[in-house]
Amino acid sequence: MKEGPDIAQIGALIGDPARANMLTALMGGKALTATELAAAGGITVQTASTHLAKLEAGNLLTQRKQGRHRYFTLADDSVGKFLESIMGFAAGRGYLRHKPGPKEPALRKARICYDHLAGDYGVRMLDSMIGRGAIDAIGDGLVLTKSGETALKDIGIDVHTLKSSRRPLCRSCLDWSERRAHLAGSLGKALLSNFLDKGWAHRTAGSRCVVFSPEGERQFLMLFPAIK
Amino acid sequence: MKEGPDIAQIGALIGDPARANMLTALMGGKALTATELAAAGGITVQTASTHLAKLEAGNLLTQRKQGRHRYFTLADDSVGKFLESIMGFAAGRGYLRHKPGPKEPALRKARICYDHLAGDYGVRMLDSMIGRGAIDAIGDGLVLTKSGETALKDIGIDVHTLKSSRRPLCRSCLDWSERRAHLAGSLGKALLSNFLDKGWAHRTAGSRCVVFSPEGERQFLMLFPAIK
DNA sequence: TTCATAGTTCGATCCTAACCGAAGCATCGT
DNA sequence: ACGATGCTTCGGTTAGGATCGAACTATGAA
Repeated sequence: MKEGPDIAQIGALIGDPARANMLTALMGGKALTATELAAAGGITVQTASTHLAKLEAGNLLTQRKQGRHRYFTLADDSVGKFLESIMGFAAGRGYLRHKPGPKEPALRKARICYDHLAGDYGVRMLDSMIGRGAIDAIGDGLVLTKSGETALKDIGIDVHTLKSSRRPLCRSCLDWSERRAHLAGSLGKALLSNFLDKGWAHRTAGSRCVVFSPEGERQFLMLFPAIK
Repeated sequence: MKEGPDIAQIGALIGDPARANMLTALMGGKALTATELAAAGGITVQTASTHLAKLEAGNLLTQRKQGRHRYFTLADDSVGKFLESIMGFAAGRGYLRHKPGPKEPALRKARICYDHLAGDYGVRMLDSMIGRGAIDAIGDGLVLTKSGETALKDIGIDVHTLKSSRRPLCRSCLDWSERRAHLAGSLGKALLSNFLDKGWAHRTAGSRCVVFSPEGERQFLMLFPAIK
């Protein structure tokens, strides 16, 4: 009767609203302290502490001590991945934590998905790269083409070093707001870093939103024209 | 602070052991009655009834009345998909519902993953098809080749009709026991149906196990030789 | 009609776990 | 050394929800 892995424990860990909010906050990819996470969860630090201990025991989080702070991050990108898959389902079925508020449009426009760009802009970027032949979409998979590689070199991304990492270069990730794929993998991460480094965009504190500067937005839209 | 979809509600639904067991049972793809699900969850029918109502309200299940029975199935293959993604994570982190029992080996060998073949045999089948060039693995994606299409025709699968469906033909699905990919999508489903129709294998009641007959096993192993 | 089976609803019990106040460590700055 | 800050542990309270017995509804069989 009892077969296979136990999903109940994981479900229970995610099932508490405070913990779910903390996990969602950590989907931003940034390491957060226990106090910050307590705020994100809407609870006191004591309560947060016990929650964090449970999440860590469940291998969903890891912590790193730094001075008198403890920085928590998702244990692994596999955690971010299956959380996003649940979010995708949740979004499709109208599981929303609130009525769409003022932050919502900004979040749908551009946000961080663990370590890469998501939202309208994330989807546009991938579509544009596919449209101009920088990336081939084959079945579920994404493959960087030769011409794509040289184009990336021009904007300052050395694909060669990325390839040496064990992590896949291109990976598609389902976007919960757009319900279409955006670009994940080490290349997705590199592109986001590139934009942030250039000052085209910056992250907002305590949120997954990514805000583009006027100039950055201009450059981005020019670099990734819409495909009709 | 509160952004994005609410994963807590879904987590809570999965987080109860009885509900998780019922959902896992439904991953077998077969429609089950409330009484059968109560047994799968290890609870009385009254309790099961309230659980099932909650799961249905949460859009994880649908029911179909037939006479005095109510048959429950997963609402959608998207449910099966994200459940499997959680299972994949759970299996990798040692979340097991029990010490490995007598059924465990059979389950690892061949089982149903919603509607296609998983386990050792599922992984072997995909590896073998890739090895002989019937399927190309490109990045994350899988693509059926011309030669693969004709080979499938020989065993009685008409790829053309499958292609007309909206569902993707080939899709890779992470196997929680083998931790490698097996073949999902409409082709994965068609292959499993094909084996069952030919009598090579049959499902076992109340379990996700797929049991091959001696002759069926011989044929299967011959058709999908191991790749070294 | 009458009985049996499948399932739901109600009511009451009971237990887990979330929660916070207070106190205790650990680390940093001065 | 001393206070301030970040975090954990302990203890006691409370609330939510899982559970089942019993009663009720619905469908099928005889």
